[in-house]
Amino acid sequence: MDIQLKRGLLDVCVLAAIRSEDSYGYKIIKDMKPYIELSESTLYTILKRLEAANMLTVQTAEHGGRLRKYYRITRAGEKRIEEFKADWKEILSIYRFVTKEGNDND
Amino acid sequence: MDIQLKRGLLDVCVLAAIRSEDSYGYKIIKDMKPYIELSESTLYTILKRLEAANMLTVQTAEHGGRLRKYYRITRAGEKRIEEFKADWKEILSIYRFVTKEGNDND
DNA sequence: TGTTATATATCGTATCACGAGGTATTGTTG
DNA sequence: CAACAATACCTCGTGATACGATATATAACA
Repeated sequence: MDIQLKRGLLDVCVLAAIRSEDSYGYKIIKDMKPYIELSESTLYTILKRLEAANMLTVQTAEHGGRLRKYYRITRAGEKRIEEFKADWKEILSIYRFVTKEGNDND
Repeated sequence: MDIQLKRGLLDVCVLAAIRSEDSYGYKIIKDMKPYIELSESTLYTILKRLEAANMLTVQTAEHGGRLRKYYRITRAGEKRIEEFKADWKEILSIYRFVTKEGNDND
């Protein structure tokens, strides 16, 4: 997928990945993989950004001797998803504009 | 609309705006306005980029004493639109991922 | 004269995905 | 044990890019 297109989808995808259940970095990447791929450096950058924007909270937990940082979505994060849904109407309008067989003079 | 989301749509929107008929900067902005808004500085940056990528060609013409640069889409530009259509399938998949498991109606 | 519309262009800034690289532990295999 | 993969986190530099601010110039109009 076009990298610029990804930019507008990644944040909201990460939020969706932790929406139903708290999750951690490594797992988020795996869960998102069928839909959209991203590198670790990208994901951790996004998580930091979303935390700074209060769209998720984090708590560290130990699991099998390894450290895990569990992320939980906040109300602001859920609102971000709602905003994406609102944007979706515009995206559909743009899609129709781009895909319509332009011939008539409008 | 979210600015990051715009990033992935603007290029292809500009191409769509000149697809059916050659057009120029000022008119492109107006034609796109119902679907997506962009500033002049953004548009001219995009036109330069698309020209450098051979997705459009340009020819200058005078109109009522004022200079106009008419842009015409190339085969590469049309291919770019086709690539967007291909990306669309992934976008839909992501949309479903983001909006699913919301038991609440909306 | 002054203002708005038309029409193009450049520059600096902020944002952001990603590759490259780093740290550390657990599990597995020869 | 040694070697390596998998798990799990993090930082830094770079390139891409939307946009506000700014500049230039003509036409239309009050």
